[in-house]
Amino acid sequence: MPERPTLMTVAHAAGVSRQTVSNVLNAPDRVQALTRDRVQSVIDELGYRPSLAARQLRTRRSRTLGLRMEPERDGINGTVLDRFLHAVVARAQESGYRVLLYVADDDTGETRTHAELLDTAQVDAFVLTSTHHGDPRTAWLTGRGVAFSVFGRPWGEPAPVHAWVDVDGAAGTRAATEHLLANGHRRIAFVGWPPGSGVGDDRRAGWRQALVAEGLDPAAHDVPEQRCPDGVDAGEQAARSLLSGATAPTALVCASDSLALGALPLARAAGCAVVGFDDTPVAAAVGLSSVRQPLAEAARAALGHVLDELETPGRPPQVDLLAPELVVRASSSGPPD
Amino acid sequence: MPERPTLMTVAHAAGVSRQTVSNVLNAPDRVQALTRDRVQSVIDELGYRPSLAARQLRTRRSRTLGLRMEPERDGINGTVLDRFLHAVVARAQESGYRVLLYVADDDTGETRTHAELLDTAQVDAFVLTSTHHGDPRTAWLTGRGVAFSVFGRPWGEPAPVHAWVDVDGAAGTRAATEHLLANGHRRIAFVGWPPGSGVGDDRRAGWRQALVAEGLDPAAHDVPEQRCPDGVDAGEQAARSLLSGATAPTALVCASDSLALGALPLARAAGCAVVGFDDTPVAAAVGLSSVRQPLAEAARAALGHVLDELETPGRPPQVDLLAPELVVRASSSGPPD
DNA sequence: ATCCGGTTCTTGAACGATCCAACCACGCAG
DNA sequence: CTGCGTGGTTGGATCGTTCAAGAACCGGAT
Repeated sequence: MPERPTLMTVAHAAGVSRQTVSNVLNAPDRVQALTRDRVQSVIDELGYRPSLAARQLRTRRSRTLGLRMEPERDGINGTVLDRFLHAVVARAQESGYRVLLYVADDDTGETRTHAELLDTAQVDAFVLTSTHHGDPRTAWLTGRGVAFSVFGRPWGEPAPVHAWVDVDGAAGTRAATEHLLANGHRRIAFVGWPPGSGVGDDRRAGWRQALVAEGLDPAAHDVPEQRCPDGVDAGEQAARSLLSGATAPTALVCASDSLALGALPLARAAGCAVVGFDDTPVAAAVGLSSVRQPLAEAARAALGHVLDELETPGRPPQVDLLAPELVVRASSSGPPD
Repeated sequence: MPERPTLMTVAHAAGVSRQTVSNVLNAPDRVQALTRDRVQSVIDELGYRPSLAARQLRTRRSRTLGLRMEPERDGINGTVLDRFLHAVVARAQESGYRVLLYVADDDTGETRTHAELLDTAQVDAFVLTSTHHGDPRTAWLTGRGVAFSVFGRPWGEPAPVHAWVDVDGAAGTRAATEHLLANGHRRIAFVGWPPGSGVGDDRRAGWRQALVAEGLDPAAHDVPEQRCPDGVDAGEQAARSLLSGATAPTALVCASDSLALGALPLARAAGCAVVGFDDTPVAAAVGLSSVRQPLAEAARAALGHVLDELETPGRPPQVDLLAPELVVRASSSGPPD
């Protein structure tokens, strides 16, 4: 079992000093081409790799990002964050960064973990998810001058200033609604979450916009909506309530795949079209039309923000709003009965 | 912005030497109670936290575990690994360990990443998932003397010797089959994967055992089976094929929720019971009976193996085989038609 | 011969923790 | 009074890297 080579080992074998070897790796232009090649070949031969611990101790940079694993919720919409996580890890790896995970029960716990990870110098920056009104985490990080980007817009007034990337939910539900209108539907209901959640209100807005643009009045009685907590059961109840009326809708736009999945059996039986949101694997499995978020692009953007900020601190925070894509499947491909 | 306190800062403020402060943290029994309390209060007051980079440089321990993020497959069964990942992170955090993620396209790529993570001293150990016949990863790690545990049995002959934890798949399908037998079913078919996958063969074995124990002959024509690749579409085709026969089965035991989900619509229409495997969120959403894997316990076990091995190297590898639990839902609660 | 600006490389000193051996005071037996 | 073991504490060395400053070299102008 050979000893792990260090800078000194390489330096000695190549007949140069430590620092020169270090320069070959970190500032190649400071070393003569001839020397550089010689050192490099010794590095390759010995299989030398710099100790990140030592480097980190000196530079105070760990080339590691912190990311929170959310407690799984209903497990359907939860897959969105898992796919985002996967994309972030892949992107980070391409740029020579690693991703360190942690779990936290709430915002306070997460901030406590942030403090610990920073104090012990384990991470350089964070990628946050699932922001909400009055989110205390972003303020804390901004106050400490930590680089971070958020997957999710800063909701609330005045909007906190920081880097973020988000998907235009309103554009998604608007596209879904326009697609249903194009298929001949006129009574298109919305199944969403109670008012107050930024994401939910945003998705509802897109549905309204499309109806108004078509000259329909969402406030009128013939274009109803249901607001309920997220979940499959809630979706089923909402569908039951909507479809039982005399002037039942012929199509449902849902704020999530969970809601849509719950509504689907009843809607199918009634010949009512359904569109979900998030394009989770389940949607593909059961033939549910859904709005797909470009998660790989979102990960790329968030990572870009963070790495740029680390490289040139103090630059104005970047923001990105990405367009989602409607995926049409059997659940919404026909005209109204 | 105050400077981060170090051991020296604390030592000076408490009127003792560096080493005493270090002992308070790492070997409290070597320090007089009075001194210990005084130092501890200074630590709390200054908010001191040891630099992990420095500690790691000296001790060659990072208190970090490596874990691979699998490329998402069909996204239904994929949630199993995500839930396992979450449980591992939570458990590790309780023990003062962190989890570092990486992605790899194949076994070779993963081994390359293992080498890099070890050479740069970023992780102490690994938790692997999804072992298969002739897996090269475990042999490599064993050869380098690296601590690791695997979620999944070592398949193949002779079985590689290392720590692992797995869920008894045969027990799961056996329980599912017995449950169907108890409900009066006699023609119970199996929908599984092609022979050769350890996990798939194991799950099939449980189904056979239960039938044989009841005096039924799985080889006879009236108890058929279908072997097909995993996926929702494949499940639907398998169900179509099975249910079209003259002596169609009254119940299906499936090797995965994906297969079960595909089979479910046709089976429902034919009054045929269905049981899936993995108890993914989708199963709960659509009322599909399924076999639940105790993922939190599996994570706890895998972590226990790894931490024990790190603490006392050379101990014989531990193994755990956990019992799954059948979750009965609407898809299998009735007697045969 | 002397000086000089510029490149190329080397040397000493950190970074912040732990390991090691020496040190000290103390009580106790010879 | 001396010698000795012991629990508690101390300073020095060390892990492997990067930063800051200085040394060696070289061609050209004075």
